[in-house]
Amino acid sequence: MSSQARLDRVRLRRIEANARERNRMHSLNNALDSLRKVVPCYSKTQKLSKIETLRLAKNYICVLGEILRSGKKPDLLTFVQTLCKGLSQPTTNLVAGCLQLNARSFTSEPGVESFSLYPAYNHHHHHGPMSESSSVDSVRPLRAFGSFCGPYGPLYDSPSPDCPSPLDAGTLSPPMSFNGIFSLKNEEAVDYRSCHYGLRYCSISQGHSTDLDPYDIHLRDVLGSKGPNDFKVDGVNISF
DNA sequence: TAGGCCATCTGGTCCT
DNA sequence: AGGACCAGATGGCCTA
Repeated sequence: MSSQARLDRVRLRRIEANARERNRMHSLNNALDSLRKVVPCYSKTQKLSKIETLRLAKNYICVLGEILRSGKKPDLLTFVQTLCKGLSQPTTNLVAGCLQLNARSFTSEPGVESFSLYPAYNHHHHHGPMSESSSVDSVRPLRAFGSFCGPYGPLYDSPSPDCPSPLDAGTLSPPMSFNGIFSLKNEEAVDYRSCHYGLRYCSISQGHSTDLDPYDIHLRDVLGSKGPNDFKVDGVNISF
């Protein structure tokens, strides 16, 4: 084989290797997307980074493991603290936003028994639930709707035969969503109210408006739905 | 503009 | 030999 032919062959093999590597990374990214969909906070438009997805998944597994060990639900504070361990501030805010908590109340003051619950979605001033500043000024209340239990719900309750696990289902994206700049986006409709799996939060009117402003964050509850803990703060009902 | 995140390319190593 | 896997380098994009 001539040296030129050998060189061409090396180049060809390099090109093929590059293509294989691309495919490999794409499949890795697909797997990460699958993981994003089964960790508690999933947003189609505000995707968690790879590293945050892995961290959140690890924490999620820890929570589930603890539930299996102890056989009982952790309290909300413990749940969120464990879930947010080692996460960046924006991701912590996202999780807090899903749970409608003040992230500072459980990240900067360890050992504090009480924590605040308040709406974390400011329709007018911020750019979505990731924004830390969103939770301090004027806000609109949020509402959770739909019954919920997670993939581990059967630990506590019978799974609905009508509703597959999110692990088996396709996308759980909401029927419509706001992206970071609040442009409306049409996506496939999913009726969460009829589904045992999946929990979405959307803002509700505060006396002067009747329109709903759903956004694209949803939180899947992992603790079962039997006897949910209900919180009411400033007229906002939060089921956990 | 700096920093974070990501996709891609590349060469090295290990395994079949 | 060839493929899978890995980590470093690089450049693009986005956001604060």
